[in-house]
Parts: sequence; structure tokens; C-alpha cells
Amino acid sequence: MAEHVLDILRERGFLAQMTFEDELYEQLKNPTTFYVGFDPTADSLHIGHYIPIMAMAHMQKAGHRPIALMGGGTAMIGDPSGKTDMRKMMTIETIDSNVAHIREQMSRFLDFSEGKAIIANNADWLRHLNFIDFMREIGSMFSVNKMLTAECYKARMATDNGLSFLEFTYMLMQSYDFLELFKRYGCRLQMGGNDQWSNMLGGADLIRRKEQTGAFACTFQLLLTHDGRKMGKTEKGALWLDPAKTSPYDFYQYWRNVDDADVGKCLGLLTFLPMDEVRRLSALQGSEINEAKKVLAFEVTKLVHGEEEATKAAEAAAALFGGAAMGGSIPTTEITREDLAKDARVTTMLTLCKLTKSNSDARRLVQGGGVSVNDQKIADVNAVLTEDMFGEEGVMLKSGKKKFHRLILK
RNA sequence: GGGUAGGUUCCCGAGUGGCCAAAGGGAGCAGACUGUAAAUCUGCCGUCACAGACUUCGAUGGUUCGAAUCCAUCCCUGCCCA
Repeated sequence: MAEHVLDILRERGFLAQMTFEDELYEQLKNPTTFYVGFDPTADSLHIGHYIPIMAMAHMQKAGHRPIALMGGGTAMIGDPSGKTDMRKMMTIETIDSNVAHIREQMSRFLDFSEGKAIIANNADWLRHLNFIDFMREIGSMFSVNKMLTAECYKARMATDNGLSFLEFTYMLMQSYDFLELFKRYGCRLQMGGNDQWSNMLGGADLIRRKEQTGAFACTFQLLLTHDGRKMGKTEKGALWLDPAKTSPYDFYQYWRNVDDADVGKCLGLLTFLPMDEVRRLSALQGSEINEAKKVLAFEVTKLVHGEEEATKAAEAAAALFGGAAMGGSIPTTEITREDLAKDARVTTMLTLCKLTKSNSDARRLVQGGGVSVNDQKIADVNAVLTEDMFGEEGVMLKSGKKKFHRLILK
């Protein structure tokens, strides 16, 4: 028999906490339906969602059935876990459109054919919930005393912002989700990020009490840097999986630049490379570790954006940093001759291609000596681009040493 | 409902009539050093066609030559009491 999926997940560094480990281990020897919740707070998944998705893929490979639960109902409340502020409330329209986008992205990673995986949306049951019934059936099963001892609430109680009842109720709704999925699909296990632990326990307990059946919770490590910061933050915000929000090139570069200390962890969690290979790569010392980073960047980009894009990104990076000609997948912006005639200042162009966030920002960057055009450092804030600077492949704008953007004259 | 302390730029947090685009720290960006790493040092960090101008200190109105700072009303939050 193949290696047990829990062992695989453990070896790759996914597992954080779980309930009834031995029982769960037995349970997973048989095909099991499990679910992971995703909050539709944006119109794309970002790298934070990627760990659970990889875990779901490992689970599916091992013969289990994943349910991706869209939090179309719970997003209207906002999960207090790990937040020091209350989330902004979102409109139903926004949430629903986000759900649609995410659903589409998700299908890249999981096999949804023939019911091998399911997408559900808790809006289907939460939005029509009757308050009295819910309180009688679910509310009665929870002890406030116990809830208050949960880390996520304790933390919020200690801040100046307090905790609204709305948010307090989040645990009940999430627990109800689990119960509902149990009833509809026989779902026995909830998986999710480690910040969800207390909410997940609520659900597993609820099923055990109401249905007298074993139900489990299992959390994954969050993707943190070795010094405990969340990974996947870039100057432009989160690292998105949508190529329109984070280009494959930027995505590749993010992983190409990870901290030495984090390479091994990332390889295990974010790629499907055999663990022997992962161990070999992460054992590399000194500048050799760059080899491991290249593999990491390529593999992750391949999984998210496809092999073709990954190759292009890798070639573009090699070309740019090797000082050779430009490759194919560098972020590019097209401008017209009219645009150029109107305002050809370098600062304007920098802002246009989002290398800087405002003209003022661009000026400062130039003043600080951080801008080059076609590898010529720009010293004058008022420098302009001229048509003859556009070669075959346009003009290369560079912010710092690592951020490139190509400008093409149309 | 009563009392009380507050709401400042991405975050934390000073500032209590002009010297305030607003101390300090964090985050971020850039420069030097490197391995497209980390650590360290330095600069930047509201917007603008930028030696000047414009918009910001919960909201709205007011006092004043001048308001983040004073007054009024309102909104929001914490804590204590009910």
C-alpha cells in the first residue's frame, strides 16, 4: 500500500495540529471526504491559500475527496482570528463575484471531474438561516466560557478594539458549516490554516456531540519566514495567483529571492518534488543555494501558471540578471506616440508602469539614484524619453537592481 | 442609560494655537556591501509639470490674522457602573 497521506504531509512540513491523531490516522486509511474553507474577501486566491490547496491536492492523490467551501456567507461577518481589527464588511454582490473568480482558479489545482472534488458555498445555508432555530439548535451547544478561552478571542479581548458579537458568532457559523457538510456529503474532516484551529475544533466537537460520530480537525503550518513573518507580502501587496494581479515574472522573482533559511521549507510545501530531492537542494551551502532557489521558483511558477510561463519567466530572469538581451516575459507596457508627445518624463513612465506609486515617489527614487533607463543611471528628475531610445525591444526601465519594466512604443 | 479615556499620515505612537506635511519606532523603497540571500551602515518615505503650491490629524460647523491643537454638535471605540 502507498505511503499514508498523513505521513506524506508530515514529512513535507504541512502538519501543525490535529485532533485524535490515532483515530484520524485510521480514518484516512479509507477514502474520506474533507473540507477546507476559503474566504472570498478578494477576487483571486493568493499565496496564503496555496498551502491548503497543495495539501488538498496531496489528499486527493491519496484517494480522498476534497470539498472547497467558499465562505460566501461567513465573509459577510469576518473572521476575528489573527486580526486585530474588525474586517470591513462586504456587499453581497462583491462577495458573490469573488466566489465566482475563486471557483475558477481553484479548478486548476484540483480534479473536479466525476465528483472527485466538490465546491460548496456556505451562503447556500447561512444566508437563509432562521435566527431562533439556529440559536436553539446550535447556540445551545456552545459554552461562552469555553469560547472565551480560545486564543483568537482572548487576543481580541485584550486589544483596544474589542470584539463585536457579530465576530464572536463566527465560530458558531463555521462549526455549523462543518455540520452541514457532514450531513450533505458525509464530510468527516476539516483542514485549514493553523490560525483556524479554534474555529475548527468547534465544528468537530459539534458533530461529535450532535451526531455521535467521529469528526476531525487538522491544521497546516502557515507559510512564515524563519523569523516568523508572513510570507507572500510584496511591495504591491499580496502575492496573487491571478496572473493579471501578479505577473508570472514577479511571481517567479518572489521565490527566486526567498531567504536562504526558507528554501527547504518552501520546496517541501509548495512543490511536488520528491523529498530526497528537496533535502539535497536545501542542503546546498553558500551561493550554491541559488540553484535551489531557481528550482523552487521554476516549480512553483509551473504549478501556478503552467510550464510555458515558468520557462519564460526563468529565461527572462536569466537574461536580465546575466546582462544579455531581454527575454519574453518581462512585464511590459505599451504606449503610443501621442502619450510620448504629451509627457515623456521618466518619472511619468515609472508611475505609468507601476514601478512607483506616484510621480512624487518616482522623483524621490530618481533623486535617490535608483532608476536606470536602458542601463544608464538617471540623475535628472526631469529627464525625458525620446523616440530614438526605443530599440527593437523597447525601452527598459529599471527600479533598483531587481525590478524591470519594458516600455514599447506602439 | 451614567461615568470616564480616546479617535493623528500603511501600523504603533508623540504633538494640545504659529517654528507642523506633523517627533520616535516598525514596515516598505533606494544606495553601499553581497550570492537576484541575510545582517549592517546611509538616504527616502502625503500629492503636484516640485527651490513653490496644494490636500491631510473621526465628521460638520464656529472662534482666530492663523487650528491636529480652542468651542459646539454629531459619529465611532475602550474601560468602569447599571
